[in-house]
Order: sequence, then C-alpha cells, then structure tokens
Amino acid sequence: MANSSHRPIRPATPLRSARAQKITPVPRESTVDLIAGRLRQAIFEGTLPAGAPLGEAELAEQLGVSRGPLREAAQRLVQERLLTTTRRRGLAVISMDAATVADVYLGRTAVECAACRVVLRDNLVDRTVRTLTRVHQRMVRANKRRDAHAVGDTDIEFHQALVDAAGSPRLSASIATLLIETRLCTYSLDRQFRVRADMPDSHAEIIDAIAARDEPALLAVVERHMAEAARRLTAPTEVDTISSPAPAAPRPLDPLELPLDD
Amino acid sequence: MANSSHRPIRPATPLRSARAQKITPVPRESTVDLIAGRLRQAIFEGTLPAGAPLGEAELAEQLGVSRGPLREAAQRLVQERLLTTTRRRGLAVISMDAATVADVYLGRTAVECAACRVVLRDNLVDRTVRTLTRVHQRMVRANKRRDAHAVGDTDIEFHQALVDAAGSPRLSASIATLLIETRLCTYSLDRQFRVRADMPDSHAEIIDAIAARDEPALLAVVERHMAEAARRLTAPTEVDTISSPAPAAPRPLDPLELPLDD
DNA sequence: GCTCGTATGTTTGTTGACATTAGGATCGTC
DNA sequence: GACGATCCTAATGTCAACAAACATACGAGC
Repeated sequence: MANSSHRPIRPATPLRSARAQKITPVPRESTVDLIAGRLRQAIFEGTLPAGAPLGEAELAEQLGVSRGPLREAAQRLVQERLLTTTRRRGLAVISMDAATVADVYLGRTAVECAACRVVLRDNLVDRTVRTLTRVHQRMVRANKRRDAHAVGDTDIEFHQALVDAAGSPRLSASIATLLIETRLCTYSLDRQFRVRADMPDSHAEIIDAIAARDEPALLAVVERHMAEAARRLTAPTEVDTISSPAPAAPRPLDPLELPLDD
Repeated sequence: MANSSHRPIRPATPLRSARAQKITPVPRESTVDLIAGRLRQAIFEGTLPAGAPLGEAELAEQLGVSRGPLREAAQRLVQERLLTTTRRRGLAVISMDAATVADVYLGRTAVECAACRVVLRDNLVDRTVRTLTRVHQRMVRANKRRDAHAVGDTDIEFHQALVDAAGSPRLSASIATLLIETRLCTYSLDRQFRVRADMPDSHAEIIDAIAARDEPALLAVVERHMAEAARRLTAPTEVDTISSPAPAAPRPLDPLELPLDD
C-alpha cells in the first residue's frame, strides 16, 4: 500500500474530455475489473515477478474469489500481453528479453509521439506542461531522496500523464499496458533498481520541448528518450547510476487481499 | 465462408522472424482463442452489427459452447474495446460515433506511421513493397469488378500487411484491433458500402512512397491517407463513389456454427 | 546404464446450477 | 387518467463439481 496512492495505471476515467457527464459516471466496477486491476497492480509492483507461473486455484484463493471470475480477468491480461497462457500449462507472467524490450519501446515511441503531436495540434500545451511539471517536481524530490521506487513511479506517471493529455482513450489504454511492461523490464533486467541521476533532466527536456511547440524537435527528444531507455535496459552495466539505499525489492508474494466491497 | 480465405486478422504466427523454430510451433489453439476469433470475425463481417446487445446464453448456444469459455472470450474482446459490458446489462458491440472514428484513425496513424518508419529503418523496403503490391493487385481487380466487399477486405489486408512487415508483435496486435474497428465504422457509418474508385490509387501512393525510401514523404502520405478516410466516414455524403451492385449487406444473424475441431 | 512405457498426481477446461439484480408489467391509488 | 409501487420474469454474476489432459516419476526391458 506504499505507492498505491497515485494510481497511474488505468484510471477510472481515462479521458477527461467527458467532463460534461451528469454526476456519477457509473462508479461501480465489475468484479472482473477489480481482479484484473489487482493483477495488473501485482505485476506492476513486482509481486508477481516476470516469468512466474501462476496456479489459478492458488491465485483465486488469495484473491478471495472463485476461479471463474479469475479466469475471465486473466483473459484480459492475456489480451494485454501481460500474461501468457499455454494449454494445460496454465498462466505465467510474460518474461522479458531483449526483443521484447525493443518491441515495448517501439510501441511506446509510437504512442507517445502520437500523443505529443495531438497535444501540439490541439493546442493543449499549457495544460499539459502544468500537469507534467507537477509530476516532474515529485520526481525531482524523489531523486533527491534517492528513493528509487518513487522515481520509477513518477517516471511511469509522467509518461501516462503525457499520453493522457492527448485525450485519446486508445492511446491511453495502449500506453498503460506498455508502461506496465516497462516496469516489468525494470524489475527483471535492472534488478539493482538504480536511480539514474539524470532522469529528472531527461524528462525536463521533454517538458521544455512541449512548451517550445516545435514538433520535430519534440519528436526527436521523445525518440532519443526512448532509445536511451531501451539501450540502458539491454546493456545492463552502467556507470553513472546511484544504487538505492532501501530499494524495496520485489516482495515474494504479498497476499493481494481483495476487498471487493469498497 | 466467402472471405475467410485470406484471414487478415491476427494470424497464428504474427511475426515470421521466428523461422528457426523446430518443426511445430504448437499450432493447436485454445478454445477461448477460437471463440474470440469467431467473435472478431462476426464483428468484422457485420454479422454482429455495431451497438447490438448480445445475450451470452444465446451466443453460447449458437457457438456450441458453454457460457464459461464464451465469457472468457468476451472479456478479451472487452479488453480490445470491441465489446462493452455493463453490470447486469450484458455485452454489446461497440457503437461508432464521430469521436470514436477520430480516435480509431488517430491510433491507426500512430501505429502505421511507426511501422513505416521501422520498415525504412531496418531496410525491409523490398520485401514490404513486394507483399503490398500483391495485395494491391487484388484490390485493383476487385475494384474493376465493382466488388465493394472484396475491395474493403483488401484494404484491411493491405494495412495489416503493412504493419506486419515491421515485425513488431505489439504493433501488429494493435492494428488488428483497430482494423476491425475500422471495418465496423464502414458498416455502421457507410452503409451503402460504396466502392471508391480512387482507393487503389491511394494505396499505390503508399507503396510508391515506401519504395522511394523518403521517410518524411512517406509519413505525410500515410497521414493524408488516414485523414481522408476519417473525413470520409464522418462526412457521409460523397459524390465520387460508385455504388456496389450486390453489396452483401450485413446479414441479420448468420449462425456462427463453430466447428471447434478442424 | 540408458531408454521407453506406464501409472499416478496435479492441473486446467468445461459444465451445470444457484443466487442476485435489473427491467418490465400489472395493479392500486391519487 | 396518470403516477407510483410492488411483484414477476429473465438475464447476468458466481460458484462448485466433474472430467480430461499433460507432466512427472518410477519401473521394466534392452
């Protein structure tokens, strides 16, 4: 429950262009939604490590639900490519390799560049810069604390907010899945959970490029951002990193304790 | 079974870079995969029209399966945004409106432009041009026959092949869903099922731009292609179109007759 | 000593039934 | 005559049990 306060992944209302809704946008979530959210959160937090095989009976008992809804939720994550299923072998969290990392960052580049272009085209620069600056300030503070987990959270949150700014439900949904995969890359390929000292600067470049309203320059900055991140994950040894003091390593199997009621 | 020979949607092996596999890449599909494929096909073919509410008991009986696997398959399509589910209201095919059309084409632009850039970057131009030319020749023949359905099929197949050429599983999966939504747009917003006489020319431009290896020009062509298609769908009345003689209108409810064995 | 076949165990895949809930229709009242 | 409340029906949401299939381990045969 340490970092479940901000919830960057798949908010209840992904686009805020539908502000003219009455009062309640049907807040009650389906049980399958809740289970799928919990599974995503568990993958995101590293509770379910990459490549781990999952017994659905055990998972269902931990979540306090039956196997039926659990299987339905699992099919959603299979569709998202966060889980894999093989006949009679059961479910497993996707395992990350170099090709997968490259593909994830290829998808991220496509989605985030498209979102940036929408932000410039639809004149959403001011609001986007304000939102991203707030996230960036939290990133700076987390970086000063040498809190690797918080830096990673703000990194994910930054890119989710960047795409959400475009107001496109499809782009937002795509980036949510891709960011969970990114986080999974971090857990499985960057185990030291190092804090890169230049991460705030790298994101400040993006904010500045958006504020400058120069589309080619912005796209170049975003592309370079992605290429460097992908290269950093595929080339594990790095020098200009700072190891985190208490990195909150992937806990073995935190029981998910699904409330299903609140 | 008229147009199930080409199967542009989600082939069994989306990337052919894994050619070095032993002999059998585990061809057997899961039952949920089969059901999900049938549902996608039904939406793609217009058997399940946009906005139609679906009773899962009736669907399960038509497919010859129980409600459990059907519900699991439906959750996959919900994740793909092809179906929607509301509590105690059941499933429904997504309904298309102008905002959705715009979002679909925004996503398509992002994915297809990214795929084009990969094709140029990884020097896949020759093979891609050959593949697309074959599809384009079929499109030309279908256009000469005034076969609106076949033209639409080759259109979808063209763009799927374009993205598949990049060899990215994520881009291919994304475009598959977006193309089904595109087809749904055609069914719900362009009911006349008109054959645009200039459609082959429009796609020839894309092939030529790929062959020219000029990235900015190629991206501009693709973007214009998408913008015109989106504009055409949102502005229903058009003049330079040719109505199809026997347009094979959306059949009311062709029983899906799932074999599950072949 | 190695390999193949068999038996067992654990898992998934599927099915049917039960409970819950929302929608609609009917009846009563104002 | 119209509005509202209540009952009924039909659908979904959930769960437990059955069966099939794969993987593993053990033993026999070469």
